[in-house]
Amino acid sequence: MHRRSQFILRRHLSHLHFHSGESASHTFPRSIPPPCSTAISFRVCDSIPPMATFGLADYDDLLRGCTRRRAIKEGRVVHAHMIKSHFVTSVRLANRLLVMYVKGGSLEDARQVLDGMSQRDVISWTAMMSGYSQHGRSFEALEQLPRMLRTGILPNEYTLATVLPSCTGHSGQDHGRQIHSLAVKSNFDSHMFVGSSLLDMYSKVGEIKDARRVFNMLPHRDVVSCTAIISGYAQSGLDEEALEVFQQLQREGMECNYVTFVSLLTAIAGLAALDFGRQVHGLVIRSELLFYVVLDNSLIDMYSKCGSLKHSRRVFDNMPERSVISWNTMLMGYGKHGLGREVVQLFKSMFREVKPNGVTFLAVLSGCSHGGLIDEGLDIFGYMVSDQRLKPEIGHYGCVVDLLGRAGRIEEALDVIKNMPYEPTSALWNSLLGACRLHAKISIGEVVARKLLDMEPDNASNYVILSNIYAASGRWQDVARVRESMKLKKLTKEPGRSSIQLDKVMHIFFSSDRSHPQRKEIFDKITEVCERIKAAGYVPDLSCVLHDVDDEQKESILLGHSEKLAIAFGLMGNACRESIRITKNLRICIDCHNFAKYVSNVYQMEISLRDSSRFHLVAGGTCSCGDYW
DNA sequence: CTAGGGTTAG
Repeated sequence: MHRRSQFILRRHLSHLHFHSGESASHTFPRSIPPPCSTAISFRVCDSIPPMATFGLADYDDLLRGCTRRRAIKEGRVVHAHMIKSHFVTSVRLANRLLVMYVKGGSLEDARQVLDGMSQRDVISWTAMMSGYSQHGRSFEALEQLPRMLRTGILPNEYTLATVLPSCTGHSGQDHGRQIHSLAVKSNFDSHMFVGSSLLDMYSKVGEIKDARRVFNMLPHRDVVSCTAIISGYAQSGLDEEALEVFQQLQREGMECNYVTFVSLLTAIAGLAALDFGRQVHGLVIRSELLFYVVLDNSLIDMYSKCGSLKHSRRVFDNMPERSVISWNTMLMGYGKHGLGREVVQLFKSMFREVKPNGVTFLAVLSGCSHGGLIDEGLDIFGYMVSDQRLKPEIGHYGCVVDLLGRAGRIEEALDVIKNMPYEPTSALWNSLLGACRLHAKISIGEVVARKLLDMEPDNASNYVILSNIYAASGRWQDVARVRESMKLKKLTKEPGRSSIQLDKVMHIFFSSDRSHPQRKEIFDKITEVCERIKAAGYVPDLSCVLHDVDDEQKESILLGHSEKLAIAFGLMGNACRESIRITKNLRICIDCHNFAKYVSNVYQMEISLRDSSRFHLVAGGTCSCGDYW
């Protein structure tokens, strides 16, 4: 009897078809069949013989199938049938329903099931938390925990691993620590899943040391916890540490999967460690993993951030399948290298494969701006708004301001800022300021710089800029005033840091660094370089120094900039290099940019310099950025 | 029936 009834219900369900216009399909992984259309109502149940009796096992079986296939519409039919036949469910079956709705993506239905339950167990609560958490509703996910505790139910390892990812944002750390103590009390803190969630929680709230402590305390380590600590370091910007942990774990015979490689590649991209990146790529190939779009995307990004667009493109071209992120990553790579034509060309060809999104336009617009394609960029912005019907975000307006500013159309840029539906950010004012500097718009520049100073009174570089503007118009009293107020605030800039990889070794220099073992030779080299390029016309731009010291000291401060140390180091030795690659954590200063251009000419050396905003490919006395960055 | 790590942009 049961078998038969089950068959009948199944047969009915198999008649439900999916309407091709249904939009819900994209929220489901491709391997799972799409859900039934909303056009199907519960009337289907009417055609099930009303006398058909289903047992607990039948419903259980049906619901399990619906959950696995994420077939929420079918699940609703089963649910309605249960109600119609006044079936009294057990907690276990109600949990099945709950999970079916959670996995199917309908929190409202899940909530209703939960509210209708006369008895709940730890699984019911945990399933609900999981639902909120997967929908990014962290607050509600967390809220369930004390409510559950008040009913006398204790969390298990599943519960803790489920709520921990919801400890984000401002109070995330407090909540996370409370849950940590709860985990200690209930002896779940050394559980593998709870441990890696705790580890991840600490790294995401910026407490990487605590994350490491949790990692060290784990009785066993597996791929996930190892990946979590590597990813934690990478996301905290501690790229060297990420690499170090990977190498150590590798020696201990750690198992790797594609997520491990993705996290590792993020760190390598941050360091611009091309040699190491190639080794890891080799490792990936040798490990004969299946194809993962995410992994190839990371490889594309790694190569482009390491300055090798050729390799990025090779990975991109060989992918059997690409996502919008693959395209965006490639576009971003071309953009950061100043290759505007390639950006536009690639953008035009992406439509046959994927639909562009907001990030795509960010990449294309900034690519046009860096590549000097002003009209193309403005056209594409118009296309984005009118044809693609995408609502521009503040970043898109920032790109437009950049485009107009670069073209010297400062007033139009100001109009855009005035009319956009967002409050301008400091980044936006900064880009306008760059334009004012380039086109010598002193009076607007002053207004903008003051605004910036109001918004970020603790950012040292804003004082530098304002003082430079005053200096350019000979207003020395104002210059003195700005310097005075800066001195009073005792502001410090983030130390400049440049690295250069030579013969597979990464050399790191801080500004005015005297710690390198070859500091004497480096200093001598800089002095020599300086003399030679001065003879070719180089004049140090002393306005880049803010300290109130005499000109001689200013020049010596300028010569201590980390990128100059790295360039000098790259010119040392007998090796006949034709090119060097340098990476800097901040934006390159005007004087160092100029210095690099002279060096490239006098020493016939190509310098590829990645700063915090883009690549500068300096050769033959000119730079690919066209002096706008 | 409930659980952990991941890619572009800022």
